Amino acid sequence: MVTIKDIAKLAGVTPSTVSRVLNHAGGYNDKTKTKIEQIAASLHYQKNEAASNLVAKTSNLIGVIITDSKSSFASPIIDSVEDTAYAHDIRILLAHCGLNDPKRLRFCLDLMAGQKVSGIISVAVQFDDDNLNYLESINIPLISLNVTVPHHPSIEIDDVQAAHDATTFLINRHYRKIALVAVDHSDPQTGIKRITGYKKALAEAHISLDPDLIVKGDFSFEAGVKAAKHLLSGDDWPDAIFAASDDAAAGVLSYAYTHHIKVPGKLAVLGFDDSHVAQIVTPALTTVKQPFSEMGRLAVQKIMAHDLAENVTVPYEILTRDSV
Amino acid sequence: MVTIKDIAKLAGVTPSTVSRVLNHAGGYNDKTKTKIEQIAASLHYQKNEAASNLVAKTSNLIGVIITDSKSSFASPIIDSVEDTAYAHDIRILLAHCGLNDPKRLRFCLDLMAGQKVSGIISVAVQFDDDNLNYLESINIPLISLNVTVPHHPSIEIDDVQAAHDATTFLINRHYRKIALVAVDHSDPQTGIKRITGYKKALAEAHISLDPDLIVKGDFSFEAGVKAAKHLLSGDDWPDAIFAASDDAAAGVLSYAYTHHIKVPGKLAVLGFDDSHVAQIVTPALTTVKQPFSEMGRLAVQKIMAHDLAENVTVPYEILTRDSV
DNA sequence: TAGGTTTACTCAAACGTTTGAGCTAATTTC
DNA sequence: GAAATTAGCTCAAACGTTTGAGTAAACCTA
Repeated sequence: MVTIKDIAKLAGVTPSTVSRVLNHAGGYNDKTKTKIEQIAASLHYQKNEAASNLVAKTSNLIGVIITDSKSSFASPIIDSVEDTAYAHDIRILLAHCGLNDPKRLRFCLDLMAGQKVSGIISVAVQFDDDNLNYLESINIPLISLNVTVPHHPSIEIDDVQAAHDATTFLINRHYRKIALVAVDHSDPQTGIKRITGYKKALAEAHISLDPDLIVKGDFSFEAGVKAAKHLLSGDDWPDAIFAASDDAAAGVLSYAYTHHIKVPGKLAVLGFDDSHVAQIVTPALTTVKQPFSEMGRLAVQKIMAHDLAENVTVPYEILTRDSV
Repeated sequence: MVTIKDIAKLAGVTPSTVSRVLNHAGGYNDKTKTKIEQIAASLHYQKNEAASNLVAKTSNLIGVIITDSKSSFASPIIDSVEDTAYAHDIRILLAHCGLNDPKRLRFCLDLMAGQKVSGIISVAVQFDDDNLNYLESINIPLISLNVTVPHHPSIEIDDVQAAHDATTFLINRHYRKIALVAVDHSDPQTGIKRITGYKKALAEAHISLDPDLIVKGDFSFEAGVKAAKHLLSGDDWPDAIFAASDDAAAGVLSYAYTHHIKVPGKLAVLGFDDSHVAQIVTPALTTVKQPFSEMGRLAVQKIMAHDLAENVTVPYEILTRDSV
C-alpha cells in the first residue's frame, strides 16, 4: 500500500509537502508539484480516506436510508442522488431500515453516526420517538423525502393539494362516482393527506361522499387488485378509480383486464407517482407525477450547502396518458 | 464527540481496556466490563470508524457498482445484498458507473480503493481493458453478477441454456414462428449467448432459422415496442415473441394491446428476468426467472468468506403466468 | 513456600493524513 | 544595504482506535 511517505521519499520532500500538493493547498513551487504528481500517478497512489477522515472529522459520505427498493420510487431517487453526489465528489452509504422496524432504523443511524456521514437523506422513512431522539443526539443533519420528520426539513409534494387536484381532474372529465383506493388510513402522512384532498375536491363539486368508495390498502399491486375486486364485484360500479400508487393502479388495471372491463372506456384509472411501471403498463397510466429526480438532487444540494432551515414543497403534475 | 478516552477516564482505566471490552476481546473482569458498557451507553458513545479502519486497514464496507437503477433487476439485487450485509454487520457503499462510461467506472474504482472496501460486487458492469488492469492493480476482490469479468469470479445463470430452454418451452407448446426480440448483438455476453441458445433450440427442433425474426434492441420497453411494431406490421406474423427482458416484453404487450392483438390468444409473449414488472403487467408475463435475491446473497457471502476461486452458475426457472 | 501460571490490567507505538508553527534562503522595499 | 516580506519548504503534533509487549498482583501447584 503506497502512502504519501513513499511519495515524499522519492520526491525528496516531506509528507507535508506531498499532502499540500495533492490537496492543492498552495505553498510549493511548480517543479515540485509536477514531480510529486508524476510520482503519485506512477505509483497508483490512492489516498487513505480513513486517515483523511480521521483528521477531518467528517467523511464526504452521504447516508441514504430507504425502507427497501421494492417501493417503486426508491430507484429514481437513488439514481439522482447518486448522480448529484458524483458530480460533487461525494459518496453514498446506503442502508435499508425496513418497514416499521425501529431496531433496524436504529442500526442504520448508528452506522451513519459511526461513519461520520455529513448528512442523511431518508426516503419515506417514518421515525418513531426513540429514533427521533437518538437522531437529535448524534447531531447529523437529516433531510427527509416524501414524508415529514419532526424538527427536520423535508422535501415533498403537497399531498393534500395533489389528491385534490387529481380528484378535480377526474370530476372535470365528468366522472362522478370516483373511488380512492389502496390508501393507508393509519399512515398519518401520505394516507390521511390524500384522503383529505380527495374529500375536499368532492365537497367542492357538491358530490356527496360515499365512504364505501374509499378502500384501504398499502400502495401495493395486490392492494390494487383487491380493491378493484371489492369495488367491481357488485353492479354499482364507480366510473373512475384513483389509486394511491402506480403499483396499485396497475393492480386495478390487471383486475379490469381479466374481467373484460375496458379502461378507459368503462372505467378510468388514475395513478400516483409516475414510477417506472406507469409507462409500461397497458393502457399507460395517467398519473400524478412526483419529481423524484429533482427531489434527490435538491436533497444532496441542500445537505452540501448546509441549507436545512425549512421544508421544501416541490411541484407535482398530472401526467396524461391513456388510462383516463 | 465522545471517545474511548472519555470512557476510560470515567471508568478509571486506560483506553486499551475500553477498546478490548467494546470489541469483546477478552482480558478484563466482568465488573469493569459492565461498568464500561454502562458508561459507553450513557454517553451515547459511537465508535469512530475512520480511526478503527485506519489501524485495521480495511473497512467492513462492501462496494456495489451498478450501471444505474433503471435496469429493473438492480433493485432486487441491491435489496438482497443489503439484507445479507446487514446480517453480517457490513455496510454498503453504492456507486453508479453509467453505461459504457470508462471514466466514471474508473472513478468508482478509485472511490472503492480509497475507502478500502473489503470487496466489490459489480452488477452487469462491463469492464474495458484499462479498468480491468486498474482493478488488478488496486488488488480488491471483485465478484461480478450477470456478466463475466475476466480473471474474476462471477455469479450468473447459464444464458445459452436458459435461452435454449425458453425457446424449447415455446416449441413444445406448438409455437413455430418464434421471434427473439430486443437482444443486443454487440453485447458479447448476454446478447450473443441468448441468440446462441435460441438458435440451438430451433436447430434441435428442425425449425429453420429466419434471421428477420431476430430483432436487435437494448432490453428496454421502447425496444420491445419497436420490435413488435416491426414484426407485427406486415401480415406474416410470428406466433410467439421471446423478449430479452421483461421490460421489452412489456413493450410488446403494449403494442399488442393498442393494436388489438390478443395475448396469448393470437401471440405468445415470453419475458426474461422475472423483475417487478413481470407480475404487474397484463397479462402477467410468463418469464425466465433469474434468482436475483439468491445471487446478491451469494455474492456477499463469497466476499466475506474470501471464497472467490470460481464462477458460480445459478439456476434459472421458467415461471408460467398468463402471457404464453 | 518457592515456583509457575493466570488474570487484569497499563504502556506506547502504530495506522496515514492534515495543519499550525517554525525555519531558511531568496526577494522585495525604502 | 539593512530591514521586512515572501516563497518553499520542514517539524511535530494531532485525529481515535487497536494491539503486542510489559507488569503487578492474585491464584495455583506440589
